[in-house]
Amino acid sequence: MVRRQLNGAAAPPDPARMFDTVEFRDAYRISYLTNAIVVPTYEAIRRDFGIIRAEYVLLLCLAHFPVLTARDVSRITRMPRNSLSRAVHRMLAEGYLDRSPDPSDGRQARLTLSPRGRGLHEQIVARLVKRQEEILAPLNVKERRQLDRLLGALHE
Amino acid sequence: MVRRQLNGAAAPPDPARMFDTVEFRDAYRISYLTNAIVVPTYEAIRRDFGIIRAEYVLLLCLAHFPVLTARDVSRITRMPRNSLSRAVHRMLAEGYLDRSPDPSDGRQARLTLSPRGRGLHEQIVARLVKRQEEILAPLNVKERRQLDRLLGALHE
DNA sequence: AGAATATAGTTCCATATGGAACAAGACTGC
DNA sequence: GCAGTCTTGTTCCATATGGAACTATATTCT
Repeated sequence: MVRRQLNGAAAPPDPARMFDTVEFRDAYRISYLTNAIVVPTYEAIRRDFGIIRAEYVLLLCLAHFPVLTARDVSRITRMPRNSLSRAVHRMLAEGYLDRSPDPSDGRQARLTLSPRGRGLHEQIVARLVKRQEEILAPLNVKERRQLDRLLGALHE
Repeated sequence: MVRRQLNGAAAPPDPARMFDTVEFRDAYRISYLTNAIVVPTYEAIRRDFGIIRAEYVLLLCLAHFPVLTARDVSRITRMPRNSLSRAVHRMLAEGYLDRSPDPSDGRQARLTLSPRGRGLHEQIVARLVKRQEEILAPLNVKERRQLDRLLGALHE
């Protein structure tokens, strides 16, 4: 079974070669990591757990801060308010969330995870920890510390 | 001007604290970098140059490989074929692209950048190089080499 | 050669996404 | 106290996105 060249005139494009010639290699690498790893991971979560990105983001934030408003989550994650509004309603309907009006401010509502939501979060975390392990597999312990430090520095 | 606490009972959520407690910190950091940097950059390109992600991806690939088929671009970037089909048509209509049927295979078409497309690419590259410079500003030269090496290793 | 299979590109459709406008509640300064 | 302004959460809408089916061409196998 002969593998044809991908196009007649030029050499078959080796995706890796992009990294050698692109003018903003590190940004391109981060973007590539995203498309190759982060996006498919969101996709897998959607497929296996039935929640979309905004819902997952909500879950993650509430698992780390016991009580938040939708606006808080928006600020933490930079996700638009309307996407989070939808997410809150769907998570409420699924029983992953509890919501109670803030007595001191009639506009906002205090959100917390229900036990069911906490269970879902634990499942997803297990999945993501495993996925991160696969991603970082090429690095040894010292290199992982370096990467962690460098990524941390990028957040200022 | 007093800044109110973001919610009544708990401490105001410090987004950075997520990095301390999340169970998959590095994956989260990469994802966060994406949402905070890569996505807004795509957004700025869309706003300022009027092209969307698939179109930008097409432009970038063709700037680095002189002639490709749409399928090649799909393989390089892992972007679905139909998104690229749309992108090709819009870039053709805008005059950024040339397309000629492959004489040896009636199914595929050979794509190349027009001079206009090359000009657009140069503008966008200048923008992205500047943006990367801002992103990497917190790192010194040695740290940048380290980061580059580590990100490279992650691609196996 | 002809049937079965594979591939490139396209179209159709369902859904995710975010901007903008809006309503209700809260704050500001006079 | 109240007019003007700001903030939260919501709805409406336009668009980006990708899965799946489809057409036309190419390849493989007998």
